[in-house]
Amino acid sequence: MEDEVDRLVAAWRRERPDLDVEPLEVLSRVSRLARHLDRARRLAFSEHSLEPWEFDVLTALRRAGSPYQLSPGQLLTQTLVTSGTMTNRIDRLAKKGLVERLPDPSDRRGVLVRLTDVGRDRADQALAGLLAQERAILGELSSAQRGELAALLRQLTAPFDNVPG
Amino acid sequence: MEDEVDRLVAAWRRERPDLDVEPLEVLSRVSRLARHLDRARRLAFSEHSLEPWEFDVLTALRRAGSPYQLSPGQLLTQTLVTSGTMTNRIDRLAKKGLVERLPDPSDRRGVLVRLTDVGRDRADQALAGLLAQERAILGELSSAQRGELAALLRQLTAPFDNVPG
DNA sequence: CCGCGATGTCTCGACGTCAAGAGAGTTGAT
DNA sequence: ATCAACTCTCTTGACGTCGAGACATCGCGG
Repeated sequence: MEDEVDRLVAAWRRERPDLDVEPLEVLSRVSRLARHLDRARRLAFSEHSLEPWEFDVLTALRRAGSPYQLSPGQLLTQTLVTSGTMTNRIDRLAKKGLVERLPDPSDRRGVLVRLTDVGRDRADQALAGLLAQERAILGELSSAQRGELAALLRQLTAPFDNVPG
Repeated sequence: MEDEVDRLVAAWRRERPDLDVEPLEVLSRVSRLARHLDRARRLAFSEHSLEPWEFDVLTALRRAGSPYQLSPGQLLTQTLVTSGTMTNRIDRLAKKGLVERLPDPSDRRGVLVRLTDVGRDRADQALAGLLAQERAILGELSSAQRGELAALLRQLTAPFDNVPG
């Protein structure tokens, strides 16, 4: 089946036959798919009264394991946002009672953000919902294809994730 | 090589061994890679004094072919933003002299957005820069792998692009 | 023990996006 | 002709993010 990127690439080949636009076949699809996924996630999370950004922060803490606490700095690197944004997010989550701020006992500059019990339950519920939705989206692919796709994508993401790029 | 999603998936398996988190292997990588690509693109475009959103609009017009004009509505569907956003974008691009607004001769509600000569040159230069950067990112993969990856991604994007979802 | 660069968090202003709705114009049925 | 439903673009206000800089603290080298 044809997709929007096929049309996009065809248009470029017509307008700029001198250029090799093959890279777009991969990377434009990644960008557009991510955009679609964002929208779908927003819908899935709204059933749990969560925004995507709330989910990102809560699940980062949830994954950390008991006692479910991380520093704002650690949250930054996991969620790929800036420090000003994270301060704002923590404020809002704290106001909703999903996380709480604690002073870091070993560094007085620092703060620890801890998931509340309510926050943990919300994160768990929303994760289950997200996985159900993602399984539906991936239904198109066989198990072997999913494995291939994951491996190929890993080759592209690894350089970003490992060097400080 | 390991990436951030490997670590993320391992953490979930430790914390929630009852859940099958395999879908994340694919879709979390897509989202994270898109995020990294955004940053890289922003950097590449800054050499041509363009923002990513400016590039998106200018190239949509460029791809349309001579006389390089589309309605705001057509631009919406290609760039996946809302109408308020597009109005704002056109305003700013017009102020910079990269596009101009013309009345649609066949529908007096409508407007046509046309690329100026300056805008066309900018779009062409930025596209060349983008392709160079993307080739570098894809350098990790063989030609056959790029083809596979594109085909697999197409299977995921096609449902979004074809049904009005 | 002191000084100084590095580090961690927060503050602030500017900016881009979204969602909802208003206004103008079009279309087709009566 | 006329009217209602629809389409297209723009306006508005709220919101989340970013980037730069402020401020306190840490920890290493002299």
